[in-house]
Amino acid sequence: MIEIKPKKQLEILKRGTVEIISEEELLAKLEKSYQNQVPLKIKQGFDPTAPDLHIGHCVSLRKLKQFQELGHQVIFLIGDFTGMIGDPTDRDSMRKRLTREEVQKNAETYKKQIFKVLDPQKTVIDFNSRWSSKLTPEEILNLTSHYTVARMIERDDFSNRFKDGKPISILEFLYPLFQGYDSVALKADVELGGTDQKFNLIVSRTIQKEYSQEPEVLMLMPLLEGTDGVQKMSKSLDNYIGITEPPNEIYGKTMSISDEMIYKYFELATEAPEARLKEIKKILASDDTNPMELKKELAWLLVRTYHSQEEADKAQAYFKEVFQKGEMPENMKEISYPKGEKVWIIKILSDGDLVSSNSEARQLIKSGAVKIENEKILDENAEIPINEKTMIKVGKRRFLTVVPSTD
RNA sequence: GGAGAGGUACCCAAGCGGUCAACGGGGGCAGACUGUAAAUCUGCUGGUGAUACCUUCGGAGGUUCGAAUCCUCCCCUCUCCA
Repeated sequence: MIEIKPKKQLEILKRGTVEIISEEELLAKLEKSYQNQVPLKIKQGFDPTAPDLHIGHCVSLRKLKQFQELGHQVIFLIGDFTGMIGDPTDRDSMRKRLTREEVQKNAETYKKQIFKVLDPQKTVIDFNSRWSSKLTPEEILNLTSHYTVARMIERDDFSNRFKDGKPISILEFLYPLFQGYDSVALKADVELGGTDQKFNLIVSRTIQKEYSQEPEVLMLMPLLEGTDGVQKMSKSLDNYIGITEPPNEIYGKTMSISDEMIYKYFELATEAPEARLKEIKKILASDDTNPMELKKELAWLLVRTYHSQEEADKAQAYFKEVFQKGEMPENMKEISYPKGEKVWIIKILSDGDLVSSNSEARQLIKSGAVKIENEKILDENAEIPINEKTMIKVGKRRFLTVVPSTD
């Protein structure tokens, strides 16, 4: 049931988008759907290899959610076929082919995660291999005939790589084409994507036209920079805040973002109402308040969204205690050795998984990063007597408790 | 098909017979300063219970007391010509 007037829908949907191609077309589609009471088909494609969703993904997921609330149909498309090609938008040009089981497994992981945001009742999960892998060579030839090389290399990353003398495989040209074909196969009305997907998405429209379909409307969503504040949030850059991460991680990672990012995170990653956003902008512009206070609010909100209010309170308390007061956390990883023994410090660190190699442990000790019961250890040959519960800290955030075992 | 250039650590990029576990930059980690912010300064950034040893410079062989560096074959990339 689509109850809200098209114009009002448009107003809601517009919010937070960077660009809509085109707004008139979207309004027309909304009007048609309202008149006939036929929901629009909203599509967004996702990489089959990265089932770790982060709050950057959620920017567009929340837009999808809005569509659902307005009564439209959302298709969460897992690009298991296009994944074999590899999106040229990403650095790594080629991907390994996933097995059916792996794809299935990743899809299950996706399901668990996306329903933290989306409504399971109103979400269709589909795989593009369902139609793409059934295309005959003739059909593929046909598909490739609808786009030219000149238009393909208009694309920034292609033209840059071309200029720099870097390789571009023909295969990569196929990515946008097959992604476009997804829209044909699904008869999509609207497609969502990050601004980095603009080129791919525009190709979809062209392809749909070539297949005599009304082109889909594109909604480009802003990209959220990662915790480094520079590059877009992504798992491979390890600058992401995953929505399934433990509360303390979400809270802590949020606290490490730079001041410049605070507003954007509020805007894109939280449900903060317009009025609050305005206030935040004001506060950040003045010198009265320490921006850290706002970051705490942000971190708390994020934990509440992906966990619960209770967890958010706990994470906040933990943060205050451990990082602001410098106390040891309550529940830390434990490792035990027989009572009375002496254990080499480096062995403890590596047994406790605090370091990835003994060499790393040595370096950390040399640089003064290792503390036992708040005493700096500088001797890399130190033997630690195991007598009582002992706290070990490496850097700011790595903790370990050594406990004597009695047996 | 022909001619040339090139493949070095997470990325970029020096090195072109020993002093090279490999200059420099970026990134990352750690220390100081802080607000687990930014900026700045400093150290580290293959592995090993370690003044030594082991594995690394596209791959496989070879020359040499000794190779990232020289030779042979192979693989890959780029540019120009056809």
